Amino acid sequence: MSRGGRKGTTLLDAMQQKAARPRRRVLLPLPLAGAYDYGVPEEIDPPPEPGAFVQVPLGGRETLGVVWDGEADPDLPERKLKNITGVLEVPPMTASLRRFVEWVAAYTVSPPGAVLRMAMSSPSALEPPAAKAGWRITPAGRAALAGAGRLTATRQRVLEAMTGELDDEPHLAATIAQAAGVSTGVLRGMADAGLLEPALIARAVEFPVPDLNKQGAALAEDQQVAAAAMREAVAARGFSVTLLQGVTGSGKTEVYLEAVAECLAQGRQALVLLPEIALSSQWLERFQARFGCEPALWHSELGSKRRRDTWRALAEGRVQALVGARSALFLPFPDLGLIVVDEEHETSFKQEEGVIYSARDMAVVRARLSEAACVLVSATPSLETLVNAETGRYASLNLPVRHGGATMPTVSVIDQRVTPPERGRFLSPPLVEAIREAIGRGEQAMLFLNRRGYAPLTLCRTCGHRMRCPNCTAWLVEHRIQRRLQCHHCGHAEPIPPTCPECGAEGSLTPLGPGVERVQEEASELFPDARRLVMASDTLPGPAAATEAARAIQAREVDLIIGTQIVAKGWHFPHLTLVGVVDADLGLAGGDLRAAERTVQLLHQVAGRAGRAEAPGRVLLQSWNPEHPVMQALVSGDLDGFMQAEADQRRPGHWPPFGRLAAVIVSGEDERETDTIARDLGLEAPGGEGVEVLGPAPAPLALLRGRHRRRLLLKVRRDVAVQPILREWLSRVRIPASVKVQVDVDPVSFL
DNA sequence: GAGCGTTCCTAC
DNA sequence: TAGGAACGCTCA
Repeated sequence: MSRGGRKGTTLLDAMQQKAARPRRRVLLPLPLAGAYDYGVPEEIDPPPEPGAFVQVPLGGRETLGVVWDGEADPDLPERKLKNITGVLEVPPMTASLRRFVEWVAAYTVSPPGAVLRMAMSSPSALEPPAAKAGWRITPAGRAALAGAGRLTATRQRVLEAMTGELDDEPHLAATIAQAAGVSTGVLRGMADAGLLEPALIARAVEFPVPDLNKQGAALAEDQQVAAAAMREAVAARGFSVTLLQGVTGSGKTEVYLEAVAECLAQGRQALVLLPEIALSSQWLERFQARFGCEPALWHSELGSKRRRDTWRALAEGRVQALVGARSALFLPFPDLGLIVVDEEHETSFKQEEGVIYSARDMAVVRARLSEAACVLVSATPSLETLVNAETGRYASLNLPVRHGGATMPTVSVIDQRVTPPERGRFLSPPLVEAIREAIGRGEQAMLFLNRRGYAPLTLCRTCGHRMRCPNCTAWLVEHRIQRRLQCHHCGHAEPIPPTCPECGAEGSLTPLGPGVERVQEEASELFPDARRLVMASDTLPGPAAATEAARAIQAREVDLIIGTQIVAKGWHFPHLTLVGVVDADLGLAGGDLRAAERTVQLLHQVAGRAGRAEAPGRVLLQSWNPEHPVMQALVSGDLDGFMQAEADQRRPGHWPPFGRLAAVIVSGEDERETDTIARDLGLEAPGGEGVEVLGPAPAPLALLRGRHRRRLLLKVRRDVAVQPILREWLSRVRIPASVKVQVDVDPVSFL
């Protein structure tokens, strides 16, 4: 009961009792420091429990929030306290999701409300679903159908249709009329006769239920062993992490779908995270083959209606399996039993804006808080994951061979110093010859170059001027199809000028270096009769286009595929036998900590597209540096050895995963002010045993979208937590609103 | 994140 | 001196 009131009931007591309404902490999806307290009015009875979605006033308007755990502040004066204005009819946010929100906020040094916002990504899903006016049978109607009283033939048909094919549920007049083959006027008359009555149709969209009795693909012995181990981990209904490592084409997907099947059999929900959900038509086909229906989808391009329906159905437990992008981690699974992170090494699992987090790492956390199994899947796991598997923190399963008669492709390097391409060309003679042979045999070939557009740099031959972006530290990339120069960082685009903007020389601007468009141009001259297809994000603008491209390739309507990194994504092209990497050295330049690791992962992934059926595959890497450990690793196929060497390089300097990093990025429109704040942060830099701050230094992208950027890097030993240090550090420097300071814990990109 | 009061600049 | 943009504070 209320504090103090124990003697006789005086007027004052009565007033205090009335005033002392129950209080609740409410977390709002805003970047505030913490939860706010609200009163619970009498009419909201019983008072909402933690997790309840509520409507509350905030600064003169209404906002949605979540009742949070913990005691409200008793010192907050009663008059400051506003009342909760409504409790929404949605299943409350589970305790495990609330803990996850708190955990992510603490780890990423973000306000909890900013993380909550990601868990409330479809606010309209919280509103009651719109109910439509429909009709249902009255008891009198039922009696009439059972034979009590006479019915006309049409009325009989209506009642039969409604109890039969329409499942005895309320339906729209039009639906009923169509099912019974009558006009809606008949229904009107039946309503007047008391046979039908109006009823609201709950607008719940049905999601298909995966068929667990459907037989999965026949698994080879090593696949069965791995599948059984994962089924066991899921059946244990507790937290575990398993690395599923398998060469490209070893059937990893089919194996982890068995873990999904076990999870669904347990009555729990399964989540599969894919790096590029928009490009995953082939993955969806595999799911369909295993479970007889499509899974629910979650990604940023989902329409708002579909988004709302999916969120709601998931929260109500009507969705069993969902495949999504990283944001799906924050969905309201009532009982999550399994999270699969496919292609766990992919950098696109790292969110680089707003709350900066790694979906791969947070998947492990969400699994732990949900008592769920987590499976990390890759042919080329990240060093972080490999080290966790080696030290026994993660269980480890391996699929070392390809199945279905396929063998691993042979990889060799074409030394560009020995057999360079002709002047102004980018394909060396051995590569051209290999493509000609493959196409001649009726097989498919692929050219890979991880660079969109025609040429990455445009140079004036007269004065040496280079065309650069006005808003970013970046060259403008020529896109010949659109006849434009584009910045790949900010979206700036301009027509290709006829004269040099610096010296005015006419016809002097020259494209330098290759992009896929230029490789396609060269291929069209070398192989004019080959049917070519360019696969790049700008030639395949949506999922439908990517699906169509994959179909055309599988149907052998294409001889030569020319693509950027989107061709590396898990595609299965059975007739592809030759992969040529136009510039294998690309990506090795620059001082990025993970440049070598990432190049190996990407090129191995691309190489893995070749030879996935009976015909053996062949991969040719064009390189100016064939001795580089990356090339050697790809040729020998000894990726374990390569990663071991990577580990040996990082261990002594305490670089990740043997130490922790956090980047602090200072940005602002005013360069001097940005510099000042960066310098202030540098002066206040923390120190001590095992703590080191590098910088400030201009970021590699020192200017991005018109903002100047400086970076500081906090590097600590593995046994030191970065978050308390960061909090303390940042609190010591006053940061004006015109300057933004972003914290990136465990940075992946160093740009 | 949005509304609102304060401050500072500019045009008349 | 009015009007307006920029800023920054607060919200329970």
